[in-house]
Amino acid sequence: MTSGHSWQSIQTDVRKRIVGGVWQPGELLPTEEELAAEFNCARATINRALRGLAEAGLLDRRRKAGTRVAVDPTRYARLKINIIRLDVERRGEVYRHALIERKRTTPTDSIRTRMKLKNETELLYIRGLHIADESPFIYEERWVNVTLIPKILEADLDVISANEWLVRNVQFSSGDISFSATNIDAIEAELINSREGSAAFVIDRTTWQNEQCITSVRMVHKPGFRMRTLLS
Amino acid sequence: MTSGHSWQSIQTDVRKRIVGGVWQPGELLPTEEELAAEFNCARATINRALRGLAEAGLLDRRRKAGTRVAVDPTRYARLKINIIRLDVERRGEVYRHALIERKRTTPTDSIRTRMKLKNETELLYIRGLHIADESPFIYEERWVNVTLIPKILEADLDVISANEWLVRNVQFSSGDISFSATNIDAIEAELINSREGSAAFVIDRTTWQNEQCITSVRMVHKPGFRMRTLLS
DNA sequence: TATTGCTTTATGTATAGACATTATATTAAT
DNA sequence: ATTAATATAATGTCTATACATAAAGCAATA
Repeated sequence: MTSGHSWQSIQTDVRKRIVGGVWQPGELLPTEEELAAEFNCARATINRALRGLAEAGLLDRRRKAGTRVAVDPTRYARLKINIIRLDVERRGEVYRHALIERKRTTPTDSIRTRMKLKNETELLYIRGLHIADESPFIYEERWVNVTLIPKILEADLDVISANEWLVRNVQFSSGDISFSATNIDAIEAELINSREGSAAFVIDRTTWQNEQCITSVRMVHKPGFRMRTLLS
Repeated sequence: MTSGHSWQSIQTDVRKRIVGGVWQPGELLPTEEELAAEFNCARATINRALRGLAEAGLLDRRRKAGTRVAVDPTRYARLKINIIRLDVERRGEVYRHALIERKRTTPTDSIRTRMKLKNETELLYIRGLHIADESPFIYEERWVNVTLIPKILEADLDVISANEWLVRNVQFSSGDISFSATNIDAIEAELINSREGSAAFVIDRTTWQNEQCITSVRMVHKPGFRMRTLLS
């Protein structure tokens, strides 16, 4: 029997009490058992509701110590990282990918370090453009570990972008991503149709399969690009 | 009785099967009941394990249709947004905040639009610097809705940054955040001790309490700044 | 051919009860 | 007074069971 209280409605209710100041930052909440009595539901339902709020950073929960409103409410921004083509098409634009260069070579020291490669492994080096409505908006430089992913050598990267080929064909176990800003150089400027020195948004991403690096990519966005998301 | 299988170990196991290609993208997984039999646990435990993977974007789950490995494995980057002082102090540096300007004034049209203000509401306008080890690294421009948050007029923003005061004193219900890159102007350059035209990482953030805007802030980071996180 | 409605099935949620885990609080021993 | 052992209390997890819900598939209908 539901007794009219789902864990979601309880979560919303508790959230309102926090936002509304009924429970102040640092304040101890009633125990799960007490809340279960108040909302007339099982303790597990309360647990489900509070767990989400703790994951979102609104609550601090500790065994024995209880649940309290977070004093430094850490918020999280959740950025959706998906295939670039899908982002473009969702905006109603036509996506196209252009391969600029594709060669097998040994990487620079900084790349070798970042990818944690021991020996002088040969990698696949790819430079390409992501184009929306015939206007290039991302310049991409990528290194792919062909020892680990030999199949990519057979892929026609003129047709499908390396980005998409990898996402579809290789599952990764972990990755790290970083965001920064850079003044674009003359070559990049010409490729993405901008002025040299303009500030560009850059995403650096390295993905791993267990302990082995699959790929490392640097994506230089056309000046004016903005990445948005909702907070918590 | 645990029978040696926690939901976490099951989740890890399933994740390995996905990453390892045992279950291919698009492939249908066994039902929860079947997995419960395989792992010798209750269905609820399987549900708990798979739910997390679905939230992470690795699985698609639909009632009646079942659970399948995501075809377009959308990954999420989770960025932790907390008080700037804490970030600095965690790096072992000394944090300081400096107030540059503080006045009550009516905002520009673009700010009024962004904050969804109807009339000619007077706001609090604050300009400040975040300083680590005596080196300024963020320039901040902020608009605060004093009609909604009158208490901030009593705060000594020389001592505590508006950032921290707001986080501590005002709970918000929602917010949006965006990241971009900009060429800094001469004024900003001097404040954060950089060269005019350098590419800076910018965070724009607007927070809301229900339908009313609390504050809107633009944070210009010193060139070289990089925001990192792990993927999924 | 389309539409409507029924049945089935897999996931979603709720419950009560048990035990696990981990800090805190208390007590005993040194 | 400090330290070590023990009790206690709150959240964390697991189980078994039941019912809710959404969507797929099928059948009956117009």
